[in-house]
Formats: sequence, structure tokens, C-alpha cells
Amino acid sequence: MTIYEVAQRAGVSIATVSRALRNTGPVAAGTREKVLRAIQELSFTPSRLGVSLAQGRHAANGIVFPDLSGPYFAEVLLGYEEVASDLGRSVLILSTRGRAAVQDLVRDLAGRVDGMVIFGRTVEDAVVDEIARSRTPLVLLARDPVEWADAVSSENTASAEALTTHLLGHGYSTFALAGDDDRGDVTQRWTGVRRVLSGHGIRPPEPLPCELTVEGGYAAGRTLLGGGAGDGRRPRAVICADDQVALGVILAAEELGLDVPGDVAVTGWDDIMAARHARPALTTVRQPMRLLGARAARALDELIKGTRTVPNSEILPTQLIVRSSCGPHPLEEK
Amino acid sequence: MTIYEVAQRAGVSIATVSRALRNTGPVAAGTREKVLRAIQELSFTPSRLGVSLAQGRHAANGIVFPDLSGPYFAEVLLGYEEVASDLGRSVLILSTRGRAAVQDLVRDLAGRVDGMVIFGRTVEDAVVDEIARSRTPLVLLARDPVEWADAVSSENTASAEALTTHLLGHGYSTFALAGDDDRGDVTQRWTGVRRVLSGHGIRPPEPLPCELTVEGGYAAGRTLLGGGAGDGRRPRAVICADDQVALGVILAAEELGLDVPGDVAVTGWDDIMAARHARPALTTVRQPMRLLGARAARALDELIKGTRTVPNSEILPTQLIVRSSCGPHPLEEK
DNA sequence: CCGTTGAGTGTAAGCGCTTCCACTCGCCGG
DNA sequence: CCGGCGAGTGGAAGCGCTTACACTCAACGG
Repeated sequence: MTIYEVAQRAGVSIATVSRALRNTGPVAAGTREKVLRAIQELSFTPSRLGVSLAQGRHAANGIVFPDLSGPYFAEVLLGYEEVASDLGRSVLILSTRGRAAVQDLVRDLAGRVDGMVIFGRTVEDAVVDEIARSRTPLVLLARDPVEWADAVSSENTASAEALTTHLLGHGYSTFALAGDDDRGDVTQRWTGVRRVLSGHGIRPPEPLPCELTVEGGYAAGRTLLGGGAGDGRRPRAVICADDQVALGVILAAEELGLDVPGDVAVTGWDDIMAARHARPALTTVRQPMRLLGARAARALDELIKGTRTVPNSEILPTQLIVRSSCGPHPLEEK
Repeated sequence: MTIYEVAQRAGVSIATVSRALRNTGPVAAGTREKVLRAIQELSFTPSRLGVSLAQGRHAANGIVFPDLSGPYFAEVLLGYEEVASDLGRSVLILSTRGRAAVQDLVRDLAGRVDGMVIFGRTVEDAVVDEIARSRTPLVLLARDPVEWADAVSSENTASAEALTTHLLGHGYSTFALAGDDDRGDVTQRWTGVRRVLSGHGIRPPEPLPCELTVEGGYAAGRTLLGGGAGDGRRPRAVICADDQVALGVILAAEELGLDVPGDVAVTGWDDIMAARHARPALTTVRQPMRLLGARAARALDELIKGTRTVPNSEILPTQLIVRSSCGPHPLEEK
């Protein structure tokens, strides 16, 4: 089924069929009628490849993320897809989890889309540079903003400060940090935590690196809480890089016979669904995950359309969600 | 950057460049060398559109799912993407959640891929038929198998029977079912439950339709547990269509001052992450979600490659996961 | 009455690749 | 010494569309 057969059946040229189809250029009412009928009868659908090749655009966006097993990326993806689809673009996904040849995959993706979103540190700087230089519109998500590309992320440092201040208000004075900081956004969180602790004369602890999964959190929890259980070296509060780590730490605490929050307070980040249903329910920082994806899609659209050419960096607000995992609320709030 | 410039720089024809690039047909060692150098110097990447148009294939797969906000679809998608990517295919996604023009979106998607996976009842039968007739390879996921298309789903009826039998073993005799049954897989679950209850002389209850979300479950929980709280008409066990509904029911129970599992037992389905961390931890049925996606990708690959032409239907085993939400385990089982 | 205009249409040139086919040219066996 | 063969290469025809450009022709104003 090609445009030629439609043209033949309608008794016109392919140019006219195209014009009737796209409403570009004048077509007599009668002719349009004939063409549309032929299209109907042959149930013709223009080949996307032909269209794209001729138009020089894909009408598709890409997104690169590390994983989809946690709710965080899934939510962002959902917001992204929704907006992209509304803007008439298909969405191609690429997960980098445990993949060796990320570079090649990203390059391939770049050849299939009009622009793409890249999450955090999923892709090496060199490759990002290469993509950017090839004039593929690019939006970086949850990554330290750079001058030459768009960036969308959510506020981290200030909410980390709020969270830490809240914990100090509980009267806690020994802290531990759990979670890798090779992700830019996590680093920002730790920065906020450190600043507040230092400001209160508390020497900030070194973050304990761990994978941002329940299992990673569990391992970290065993390390942090298991060692000096009775000798006072156990932290009174564990601030975790995300909710999954926090859930893992809580599992570890339970196993060690510790009460959360009685013996140790635990906080997360993201406000994933399980945070609300866990017992104790997690104190955490809510990120506007879906909005993050949606904004990235819009930014990318502007870049692709050329509506905007100067790079833009957007930071979305977050919200401290206090639940029971940080302990009963003392009357005096800081 | 086109193949012509590479050819010119290497002093050969585009045919030779193509052959050197794809290793199709003979190329003298020296020539290959020259070509590869030119490619390197110009940092040339073949246009995906050109390749696809000439080869008549997209090297891409599609997947249509209703939502991504729960962990279920995200996990399946993850398994799907992983395998598809390993097979050298990109993945296009389409979420139908709250979208009006699903038909057009699906048609568009069909024009961009070599084959696609469609989840449950996301797409009208008429459109599925149309896609199938257009010879686009198709795999249906978690949907009642049909003769003319591939299907991958996980076992539902038998595990529902196992779950129900287990609950009967607890001594429970009044049941409620929560969850819409317009999804094929949920219907199968209810069938299993009904069969066992009938077999034990218990009249199976009508499922209470609700959205498969925490909110939906909460609403259902209020209805089921709130009404005849004291008059003995409250069910002793609520079997939920999935974990999210179960979590919602538990929230409702808590709010009504009921103890789970003391006053009412609750079970879910899927074994999502929150199921393990919820208190009480959910008794549920584990679906091999990632495997589901992976198998669908492989089935699709066979169809696309033409390795297999007869439709195939695969059913993956599930596993009953007993946790505390169904009550302390009586010594006598079954 | 003729030149101008613009609506309506067709021709053909791409878009960037793959691949069939034809061609050249050493080399081998008869 | 010659026909045949196969390795190596180039020419050119697609793949299915969009669109610049040329063309026809009726209507209109001067």
C-alpha cells in the first residue's frame, strides 16, 4: 500500500494525494473527495519512514534512564510520555542498567529521535558531549546543570536542610548518611545535610556508599546499626539517599531488634508509594516526579521546535513529608 | 554527513562504503581500511531512516500498556526492554492512561515498529484486529489468548485456587472480593476463587468493582468493612485483585479501627515491593513480572524473524507468598 | 480583446541508504 | 595460449514520501 496506488485509484498524481492528506497547498473539493475515498477503500496509511525521510524529522523523542525497578523513574517516564505524546511525538526508551555498550545504544537512539532526555549520570560525559555537538536537542534530568544544555531537576539542597533541621528539632545529635553519592542529586542532598550539621557544631558523617535499592539499604543498615550497637556509637538517626534505601535500613533495624523510631530514626527521599504504607511510615521528601518528566518533555519540545535556543535550567520545588519514622513530634518545632 | 561524503573522501563508491560498513559482499583489505578511516575522520553515522527505508525494517518494537504508576507494568516493561535491546531493537512505548484517541496512537505506533506487544484490554478488539490483519507481528500480554495471535500471561486460576484453599485452611468462611474484573487476568483469578469456595459449599461473593489503585482499594475497603461492622456481615477475609488494592483495604481497615489480620484478613496479588514492607506484610501471589516482559520480547522476535509462524501461547507459573496479612498460620494446613 | 493572476495539478528531484547487476581484471586449468 | 572464474568495484534502481517548480486554464481588469 503506497501513495502511488492511492494516486492511481483516485486518478490523480501522488503530489495531489500528499496535499490532500496533509492539507498543504490547494486541492479542489471534488479531488480531495476522490482522494479521501481511495485512501479509505485501500485503508492506506502513509509509511512513517517515507514521511520522516522526506520531512527530515522523526517526530519522536528519546529518554535514557538507569532503571525502572523503583517507582521514581517510572513516574518520571510516565509524565514524560504523556506530554510527549500530546505533542505528537512517540517515545523511545533506553535503560542502561547493567549494560556494557551504553555508548553505542545511546548513539543509536540519537539517530532515531529529534531530541532526547538523559537521566543523571547514566551516560558518560564524553558521549553526552558528542550528542550535544551533533546538534541533537538534549535535556539533562536530575544532573548538575551545565552551561550548554537544558536541565530540569528538583530542589535538593534546601529540602535536605529542612529535613536535617527537622531531625535536629527532635533532639537527635548523632547521624549517619546512607547512599552512594555518585549521582548528582544525591550529592546535593548530602551538601544540604552537611551544611546544617556543621552550622550546629556537629561534625558531618561520611556517607556510607550503597546501591539505591532495598537490598543496598539493608546492607548499609546492617553495617551502620550492627557494629557498635550498645556502645553509643550507633547513630540516632539515619538519613537515606532515597526511600528504598530507607526501607532496607528499617528491615535491618528490625532484624537487629532495634525499634524505629524509638532506637533509631530513619528518613528517605522521593515519597514513593511504599513510603506511605511501610510501618513505621517513612518521613521523606516528596519529589514531583511526574512533573519532572513533563517539564523535561516541554523543554525538549521548545528546543526541537526552535522556539527557544538558549539553554534553560529549571528547578522544581520539593516538599518535606513528616511521618512516623523520625519519631514522635516534640512540641517545640525548631 | 552522508554516505556520499564518506565515499568521496575514501575515493570509492557508496556501494563499497556500504559493504565495508555492513560486511556484506567482498571488500579488499586496503579499501576497507580507507573507508573506515574516512568514517572515523568524518565521524559518520549512517542515517537510521535511510537504512530502515532501504532494508524495509525498523529494528524497533512497540509496547502498549495502560499505566506505569504501579510497579507491575514498570517491571514488565523493564524485562521487555532488556531483551529487545539485546536483540538489537529499540523500544517505543505508548501509555493509554486517560487518553481519548488511543486508536490513532496505536496505528501510529504500528507504523514505527516491526512488531508490538499489547497489554490486556488497553486497545479495542477492532483495532487489534486491524493491526493483526496488517501483518504486524503481535503479542498479547495478560489477555485471554486468541487463536490468531501470540499470547504470554501468567498463571492465574490455579494460584487463585491455592490462595483460597490456604485461606480456608485458616478457618475463614466469609469472603469478599475487591477489584474490577474487566481485565482478563483478574477474571481468571475470580474464577479460581469461586471454584474453590463453591467446592467447599460456600456461596462465592460478587466481586466489588474498584480501580486497581490504592485509592480504589481504600474506597472498596470502606464499603466492604464499614457497613455491617458489628453484625457479622463483615467478611473475615478480603481477597484483592492486586497488591495496591490490598494496601488500600488495609488503610481503610486501620481507619475503621479493625485489626489486620485479627479482625479481617487481606490478600493481594503481584508481590510488588510495598507488599513486603507493608505492616502487616501482604500475603500475595508473586507474578514473574520481568520474565513476562522478557518472554513477550522473545516471542515477538520469533514472529518478526519468521522463525515461527504459528501462534503460540505461553503461561508462566506464579507462586503463593504467605506473609502475615492473612493471619497466624494454624498448625494444620489445608 | 489581451495580459495578468491565482487556483489546481503534475513532474521530478531529492531524503540516505541497500543491493542487483554489470563490468574489469588477475589467475587458473585445459 | 585462451576461456572461464571469482574477487573487487561502480552504476543505478529502488524504498515511500514531500515539495519546488512548471504548467494549464478560467476569471478578471484595463
